[in-house]
Amino acid sequence: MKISTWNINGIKARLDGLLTWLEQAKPDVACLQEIKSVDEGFPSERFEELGYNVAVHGQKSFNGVAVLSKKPFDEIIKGLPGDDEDDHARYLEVVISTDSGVVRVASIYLPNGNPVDTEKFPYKLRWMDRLRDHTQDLLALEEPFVLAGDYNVIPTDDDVHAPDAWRGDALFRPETLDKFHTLLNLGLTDAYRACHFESHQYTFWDFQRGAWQKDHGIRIDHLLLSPQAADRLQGCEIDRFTRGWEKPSDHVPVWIELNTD
DNA sequence: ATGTCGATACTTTATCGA
Repeated sequence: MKISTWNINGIKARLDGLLTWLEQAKPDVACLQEIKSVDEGFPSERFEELGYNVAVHGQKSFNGVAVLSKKPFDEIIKGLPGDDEDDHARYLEVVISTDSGVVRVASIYLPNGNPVDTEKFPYKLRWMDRLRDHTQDLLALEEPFVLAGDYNVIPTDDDVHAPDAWRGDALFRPETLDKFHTLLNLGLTDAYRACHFESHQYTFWDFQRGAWQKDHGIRIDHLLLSPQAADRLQGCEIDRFTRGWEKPSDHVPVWIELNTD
């Protein structure tokens, strides 16, 4: 079972590229972030034509997450628990049945947190605490699950072209990394790091300053696996070629192959 | 210091968020 994540930075602007990639990459489950669309504006029928079931948790202009799945959804949960006041559409969790049992998949768009001297940074940190708490609840289920998305977190110096230039950024601040490592230390596996030892493999290149041409990227899109999912991990790849397409997103797809025979 | 995108609105240019 192939499970992917891609921050597409606007579904309307990216529809053609996304459809092309889906037909080529053929993921069984595709987690999308930053759809920047309300549920009613999401072109579900275009994905249904390709054989996908569609779950959407959108909002006007900003944020918004979705999951496409070849298999039907047993369950759809919108929003990250822990704060009824939080109205950002950043979390969508689904349950899918496979031949070897259920797999739970979440599409995550973790807050960016910049600028760090505004309310945006503490909001990011609180959101990460809520994700930690929810992950603890999920781990108690002892199911295979995949938390896939744009974490807006650069895990280590090996995941950024110029670490010192990013130290003060919300994606690389010590407080951010502490919370990310706390999450991993609950027992999750960073799928890409479990499969690859190479440094400087990126999933995002800024639109500005010729970042793509100079390979000035960062690795911030991650698939974190529960122990039961990690046991079934067969591979993880970054489809960096989409960054060279016409009208690209600033992020590229990342995917895993899970053995669900 | 600046650069670039995408979405939006008291729109055809500025603002916000990234």
